[in-house]
Amino acid sequence: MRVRYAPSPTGDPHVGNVRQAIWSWLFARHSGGDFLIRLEDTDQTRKVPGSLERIYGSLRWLGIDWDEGPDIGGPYAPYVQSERLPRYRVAADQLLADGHAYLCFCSSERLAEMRKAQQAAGESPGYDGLCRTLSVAEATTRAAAGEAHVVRFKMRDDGTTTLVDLLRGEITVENRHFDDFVILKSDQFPTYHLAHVVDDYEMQISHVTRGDEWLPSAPRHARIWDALGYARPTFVHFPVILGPDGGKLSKRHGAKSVLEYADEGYVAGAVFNFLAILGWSFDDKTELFTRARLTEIFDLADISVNPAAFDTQKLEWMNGVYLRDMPEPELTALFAERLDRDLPTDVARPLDRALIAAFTPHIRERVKLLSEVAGLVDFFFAASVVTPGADEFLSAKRWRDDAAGAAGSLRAIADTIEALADWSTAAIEAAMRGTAEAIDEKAGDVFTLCRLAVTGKRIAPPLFETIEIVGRETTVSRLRAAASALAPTV
RNA sequence: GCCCCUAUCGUCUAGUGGCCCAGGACGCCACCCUUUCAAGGUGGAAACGCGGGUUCGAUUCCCGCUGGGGGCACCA
Repeated sequence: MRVRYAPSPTGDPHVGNVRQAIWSWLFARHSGGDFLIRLEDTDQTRKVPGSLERIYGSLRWLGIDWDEGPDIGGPYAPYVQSERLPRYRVAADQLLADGHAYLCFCSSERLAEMRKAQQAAGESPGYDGLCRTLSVAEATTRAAAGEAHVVRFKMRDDGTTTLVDLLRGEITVENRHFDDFVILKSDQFPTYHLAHVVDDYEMQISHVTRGDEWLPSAPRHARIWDALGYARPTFVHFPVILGPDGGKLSKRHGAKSVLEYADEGYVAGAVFNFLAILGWSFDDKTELFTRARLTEIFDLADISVNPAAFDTQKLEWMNGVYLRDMPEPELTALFAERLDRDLPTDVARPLDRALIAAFTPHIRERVKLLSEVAGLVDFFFAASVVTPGADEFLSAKRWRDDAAGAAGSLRAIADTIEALADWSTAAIEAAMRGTAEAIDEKAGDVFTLCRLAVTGKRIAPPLFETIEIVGRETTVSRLRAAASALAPTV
């Protein structure tokens, strides 16, 4: 088995594209076959600088490796189409010599007018075959004289073309629905149609995997393989991915590149897992798989052919699962790296690694995205928290009309904490509960005030653990500061 | 307009003629746990697009319609 991922350098690969790479890679690795990268850059006008590096980066991030490619070469080098021009020329000449193709001198102006007329008449657009009637002698003469021309493949006739797609079975179409399409452009570059056939053949690709959008033109490719005398490969057309709304995947709705997902705090394992099972399933219940496991069980035949909508919520859930299941040291490292990036600059660097390790177990199941971490734990780092306004403290029913009572409770807890002998989560909890009882308040009501005072947040990691990590001194001062803000006089 | 692909809960899917008054997951709702929020546990609502066939019997096979997606470039 030899499979290739053949991106065009037109920007960052989006998720649909990447899923194709994942499936192709999984298929190759499953069968012990080769996986290679080939750059399809025959359109000189659409090149985007840096694309190739971004493509490599996306693949590497996901843990996809390749056996041959532009960067590492291989037995069929070069792996960049713009460096393989002579090969396409040879193939085109062979097609010309065998009568499967002809030179076309029609100008783009004539082509445009023709199309316009066809559409006005309600006909389907397509080349009318004018130059097909030219004698070989005349065509050769005009070309030799330097007249601009393209090479067209003789596709249109009375017959039918049948091909087999691995996922859909046999597909037969009538050739009259096709026109004679261009295989070699006037700039001497091949079109995709010719280039990929020549390359996939020469590179011994066994399974031509690609997006669904190629299905309608697959008959063209089948005809070229035949005309060139090549044995056809197995065609596999992958479904597209739809946006969350079921419409086309667009930049608006998360048609993001995987690199952007990395940026937002998704981990590679989750993204790989999610994309692998989007439109593919192993059985009726399993959804969480490691890369290794997927490699073992992946089968192209289990892909469902209808387009799947990208479910961001499920991806988030899965990312949370990956984060929770990760070994703690690894998670701590991830948090540290992320916090270094996200925490405000006034927090001194390097960040206290021991501190991060201390709170990691308490926030790991509260985080779905790495990008959420900073907002959850910033108070551990700040010298003083931004104390919420009084209305924040008094929003609970118990304290609504009792700022003095709230301040008093805070002071009582501060006194308790200050005098606490044993500094442990259990001791802190016991003492705080005892204090609440002693001042005849409900524990929950008091804890809410403390949470606000110590973390500055309504939603935070568990209180007692948090206090233990924040430390006695800081806790007490934050408690007293909040109390003073609520009721200046004792 | 023409051509191709496709059709199970809101979403991703299992299902390959009877096991299905359709199973799992995300999401949603309720309850439990609980110092907040999560996580976790339990339970619940939620689907075979429509019409014809074929068959003793169709979610499963065939046809049509409708819906969805894609394609009709000297782009890939």
